[in-house]
Amino acid sequence: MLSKKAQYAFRALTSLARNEGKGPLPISHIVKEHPMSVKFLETILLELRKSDILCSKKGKGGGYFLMSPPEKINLAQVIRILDGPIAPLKCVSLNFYERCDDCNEVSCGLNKLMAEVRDANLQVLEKRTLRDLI
Amino acid sequence: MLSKKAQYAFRALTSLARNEGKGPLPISHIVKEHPMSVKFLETILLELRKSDILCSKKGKGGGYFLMSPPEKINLAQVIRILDGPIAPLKCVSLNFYERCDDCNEVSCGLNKLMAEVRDANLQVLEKRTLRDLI
DNA sequence: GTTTAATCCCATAAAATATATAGGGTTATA
DNA sequence: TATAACCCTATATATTTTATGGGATTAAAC
Repeated sequence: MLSKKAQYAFRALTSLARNEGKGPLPISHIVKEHPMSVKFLETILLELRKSDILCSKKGKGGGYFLMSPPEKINLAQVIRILDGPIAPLKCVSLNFYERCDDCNEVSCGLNKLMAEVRDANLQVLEKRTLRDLI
Repeated sequence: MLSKKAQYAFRALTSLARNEGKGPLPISHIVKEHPMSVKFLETILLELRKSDILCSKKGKGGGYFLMSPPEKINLAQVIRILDGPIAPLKCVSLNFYERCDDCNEVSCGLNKLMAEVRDANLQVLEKRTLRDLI
């Protein structure tokens, strides 16, 4: 399940994608379209900026805007930033790999199946972009 | 990500699937193969029994065994019991549907994409069974 | 019948994570 | 200088996950 953070992020990114090329969009505008806690959204957008999904402009007339065109930003990127691994197990994660300490990766049957699940997810999540969201 | 509960469940189910047709397997035996809290596993297996994945026999010589052959029990069934929805959002869940109260399901672009993700998952999780685990 | 080995059941403790808020700092424009 | 925006970190709150505890019940073996 997507966390609220990821859900809020996608709502905000929808606004930002629709606003593409029209300059910075302030948080105050985004929450008018999608009612949610301003402060919470602030921390989310900050995270997306630090991960190079968004750029920001400070001061009066400032706001956020996409760093790349919507079709260059896929859903997997966003989910990884806010929710972590796409894979159902760390031991089959491409970006958040961690060794299983209480199972043997060679003899464990589950990790092979979960790698299949991971790939099935990625096939959709890496193909679909913010463009598909709007 | 799979919860520990689901991971432990799959380990126990691996033992139970390997033991198919050989009578009840007690928890004490399962934890020898897969070290984990006996009490925690107890609650997990109870849940699986109440959901008709397992049968149990009480008293001395008792234990747990699969209710159906391993190839009849798919991974989606098990995950739904222990972790809930397969879908990334309740509003696109087949078994745990809940209306979104702060987004419009018709105009929301995210739910369509998340339904695709759900289907990609189900294609693997409903095809793969405990037989594939052993 | 008594002992033993097992599941059953429910409550709750403990830990971790997710969600949200608070408060001030910094920057840029008018 | 006032205003409107983002920046940053800390912390509070709520929820969920993980785990434990203490018996009750059942059935086989002796």
